Amino acid sequence: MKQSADGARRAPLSRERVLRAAVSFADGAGTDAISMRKLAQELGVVPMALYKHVANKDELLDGMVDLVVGEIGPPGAGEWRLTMRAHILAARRVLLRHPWAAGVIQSRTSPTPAVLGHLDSMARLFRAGGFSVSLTHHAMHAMGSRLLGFSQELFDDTAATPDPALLQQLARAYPHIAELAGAVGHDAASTVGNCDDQAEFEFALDLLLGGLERLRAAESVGRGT
Amino acid sequence: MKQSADGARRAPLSRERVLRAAVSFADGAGTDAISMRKLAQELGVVPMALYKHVANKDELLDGMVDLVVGEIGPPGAGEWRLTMRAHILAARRVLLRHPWAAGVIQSRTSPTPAVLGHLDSMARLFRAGGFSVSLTHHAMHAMGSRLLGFSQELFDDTAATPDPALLQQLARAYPHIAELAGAVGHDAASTVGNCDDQAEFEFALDLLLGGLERLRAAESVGRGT
DNA sequence: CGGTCCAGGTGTACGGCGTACACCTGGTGC
DNA sequence: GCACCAGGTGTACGCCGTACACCTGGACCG
Repeated sequence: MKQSADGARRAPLSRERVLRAAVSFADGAGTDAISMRKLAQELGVVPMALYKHVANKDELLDGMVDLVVGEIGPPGAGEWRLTMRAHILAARRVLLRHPWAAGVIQSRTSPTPAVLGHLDSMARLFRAGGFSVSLTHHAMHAMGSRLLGFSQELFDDTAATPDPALLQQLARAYPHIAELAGAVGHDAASTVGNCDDQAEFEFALDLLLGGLERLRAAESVGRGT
Repeated sequence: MKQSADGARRAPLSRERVLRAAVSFADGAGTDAISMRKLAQELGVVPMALYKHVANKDELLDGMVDLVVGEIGPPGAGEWRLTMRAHILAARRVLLRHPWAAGVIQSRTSPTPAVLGHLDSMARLFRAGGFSVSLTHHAMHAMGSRLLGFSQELFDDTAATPDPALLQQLARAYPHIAELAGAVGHDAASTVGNCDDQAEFEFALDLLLGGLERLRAAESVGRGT
């Protein structure tokens, strides 16, 4: 009679079910409600049961991020600037649907597959739009944080993964990211985090300041100043 | 003889001492080491003693942020773009000195005085450089996150503070911020958070995309494409 | 000088967190 | 009929923030 106690005996858990439940629970209950214990309660299960499906809380969060980022569809086609604009606005809409997601993404230290996929498709758009590899690299950095909704320090360059086979596999899965990585170090398989943060920062800064200066000048002309 | 037990009896705590200790402890021990208990231990004191000087952990973090942001000196003078550039790079240097600070700042929901002061001086630079109030407003948003190191959603517009006397005092302390606030709503004392997030996002996005397009075009010309 | 006051440090305790580890249980395959 | 094991359970540990009652030593006042 155990089964009649909670209706239909509760469908068995699975990594998929856990992650989906976590996402919609976080959607409804807010960022700070994301705890293993509360999520377990939501699923009508004892906390430790979750650990049969995710290794720990970090992996849970990674999985949630992946699910959300996956909601951003692939970009469209056409003139690069319009396509990129639409793609980024689509990403923003998704993040607005899941208010907890931006904070969680920022707290992650290593990128999940869906995030890498998103970055890869952005790099592809730049390349297809006629950007050189190097300019694409700078552009990706400049877009960081605000415009992707993603962190600017996405890759923690301290955690080296020197396994060459795995790197090759990554390079096949995310060819445009691999291309960028190769542009800095000379061997294509070298670590991804080997770019000059200070230079990238100044690049983005000057891009913005330059744009603002143009707007200011236009404004002054308009006002006859 | 109590005093000989720990050397010089330990100078009495104070809000100042607690905050300074917290900052340098976090500098050395990393973000996740910031706990009331560990900080108390560091100070040779029982955890609850800290609560005689800060109301709770949030206030501690706010105080730490204020201390760090205070390290960014006032901006210099001169052509706006160079001055702004130097000021922002100074801010970045400070944040790099305290690696935990960026994360903590991003987690805060309401701005501390030093943060407001920093924002105010940035707004002042724009205004002095010839920017209209409205363009300054957009520019501040566009600078958000990455370039200040500060969060883009700095003001939580849900927490309304409708006390007019307090607002007037704020307006006196941070005149340039008040000016921006006044530019959107028409009464200068209305809430600060009443700007169109979507519009500001697209403004910043288009600023970056426009700048990138210019660079791309220049690159193509250089290569004769 | 005796007494009161109180800022500031203490001790204990509670509820919440992530999760290690031993255990049970019901279905599957030999 | 029985071993196996994926998946759910129960208990326990050490950490966290912090409420609350308490103590203590110096300042101040009659």
